[in-house]
Amino acid sequence: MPELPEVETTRRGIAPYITGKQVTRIIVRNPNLRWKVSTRLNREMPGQTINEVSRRGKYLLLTTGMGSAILHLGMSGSLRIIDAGAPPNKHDHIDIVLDDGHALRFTDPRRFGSLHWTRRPPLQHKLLCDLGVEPLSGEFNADYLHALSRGRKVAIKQFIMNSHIVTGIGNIYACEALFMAGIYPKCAAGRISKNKYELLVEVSKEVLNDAIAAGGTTLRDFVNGHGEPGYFKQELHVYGLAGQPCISCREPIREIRQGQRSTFYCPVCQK
DNA sequence: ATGCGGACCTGTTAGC
DNA sequence: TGCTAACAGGTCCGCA
Repeated sequence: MPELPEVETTRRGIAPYITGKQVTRIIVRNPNLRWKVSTRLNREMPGQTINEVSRRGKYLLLTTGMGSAILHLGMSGSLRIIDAGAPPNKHDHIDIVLDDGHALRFTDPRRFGSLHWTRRPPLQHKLLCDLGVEPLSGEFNADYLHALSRGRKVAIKQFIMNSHIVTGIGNIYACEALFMAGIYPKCAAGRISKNKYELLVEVSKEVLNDAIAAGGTTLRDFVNGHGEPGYFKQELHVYGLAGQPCISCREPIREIRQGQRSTFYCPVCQK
């Protein structure tokens, strides 16, 4: 679920319900996420008011006067607004209980997600300080990608999925953007022209923005607790479509492995 | 510095 | 139908 558009959708969904609310307590049923949740969270966050809900890459930041909670949804994590005290299900690991009778509930079957607490500016945190540019910002542009990629042999797909280069482009959107730009996923990043990067940047932003717009459809249910998937799935061109005819040339879409991840592409349209 | 493979987990699906 | 293996939207870390 959590690609950047999903995280942004989550942020927009929860922000109105938790901004300006005071945290009364934190219930940690299972602290064993990707990193063990520190007991400092329990000691320091209750009593604090959440002033801002922001996002950096796929990290969500809940900022208070004393410090910030840094949340990552991993592969299978999700957040919901619930009535405080609602009975937890199997993978409901953490509740951040608010003073208005609601709670923010973190659910994550695979526990690849994480939750940190820091009293310093969150962008200085070890996990955030070396992140690459935001893909929807002006810093993500052809000059930037072109300059960073010179001399690099890494495949373009892995290059744009590297969070130290650009943060938030996951497996689905990497496949989709490369298809839309007509770039062969295994092409060395250092061999791609600035013009091609221009196109890649443009379609990357397009696909992410469209997905956020489609994710918005899920927003309402989100808070009500239905938790439906976003509707962007219907707009995918190559991801998960091995063997299906390319929408442009009818050639069957191929599936290969790159760095232990599935890559989908059209062998005719992507060179 | 770069690149690769392993690691962390559970649930679902594909294949025999 | 049932068992097993492979795979899943992420990304950090250690090693070559």
